[in-house]
Amino acid sequence: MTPQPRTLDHPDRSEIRLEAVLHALSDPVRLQVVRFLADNGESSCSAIDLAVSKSTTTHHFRVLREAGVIRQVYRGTAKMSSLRREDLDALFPGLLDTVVHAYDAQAARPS
Amino acid sequence: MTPQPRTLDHPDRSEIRLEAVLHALSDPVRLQVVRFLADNGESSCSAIDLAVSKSTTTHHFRVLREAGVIRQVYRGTAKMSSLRREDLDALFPGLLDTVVHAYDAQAARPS
DNA sequence: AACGTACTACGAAGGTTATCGTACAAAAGC
DNA sequence: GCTTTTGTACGATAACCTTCGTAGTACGTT
Repeated sequence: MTPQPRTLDHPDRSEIRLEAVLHALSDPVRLQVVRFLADNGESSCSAIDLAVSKSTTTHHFRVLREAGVIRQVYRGTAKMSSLRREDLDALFPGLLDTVVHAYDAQAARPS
Repeated sequence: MTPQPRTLDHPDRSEIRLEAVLHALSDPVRLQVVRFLADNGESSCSAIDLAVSKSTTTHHFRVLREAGVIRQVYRGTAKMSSLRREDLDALFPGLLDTVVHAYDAQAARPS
């Protein structure tokens, strides 16, 4: 009825759990998102070319947000996502960088 | 029939996948196991006091083994588990230490 | 051989996840 | 106001995960 400002729930820094972060990072699609954001900074959901449908994309972004890995804000019709690097680095020093590096190492692996 | 030597399947180093490792680490019980093994080295399944049944314990150890996080060998009636530190460090440098450190940081967090 | 210890295999229940299609909503621009 | 762009909500499905109890196997000890 009353047009709600579109807001999104984010966990406080103190609510971010290691298990939830690791689980959020344990999916190939979500890892790809994190890898992209680590390089490109704040991006819209559609800026990343994922091999899943739009509704599935929404799902994965929500998992990342609810785990505290990314922050999302509306900007016009777009929804911009960025890594919560400060929060994650404060809570779990080195984790994000290590995982991103591990992702690259795996991608470079001779299959 | 013919008494099989009890063997356990482990992925080769080259078969270890980051997603599987992160998933294995995203469970509180399994994190507790990894934390224990990081300090205590090779241990039997029953050396760690987990708040789950024996069959559930078996399940979690299997997930860790199949992901390539631990190695398990039979030693008499006991089954000894240890971290595959060399393999993990070679594939994903720093990941294990970072996760263990993050686990400790979270445990020390003022709730 | 009998017993105890340590762990496994199986099957099941209950919950969660990943995926999708369809229909909808909010904002920007025409 | 209409259209396009961008993303959401909902419902469904199929797969998976965690958990357990029960029954069983392998090994060492007596």
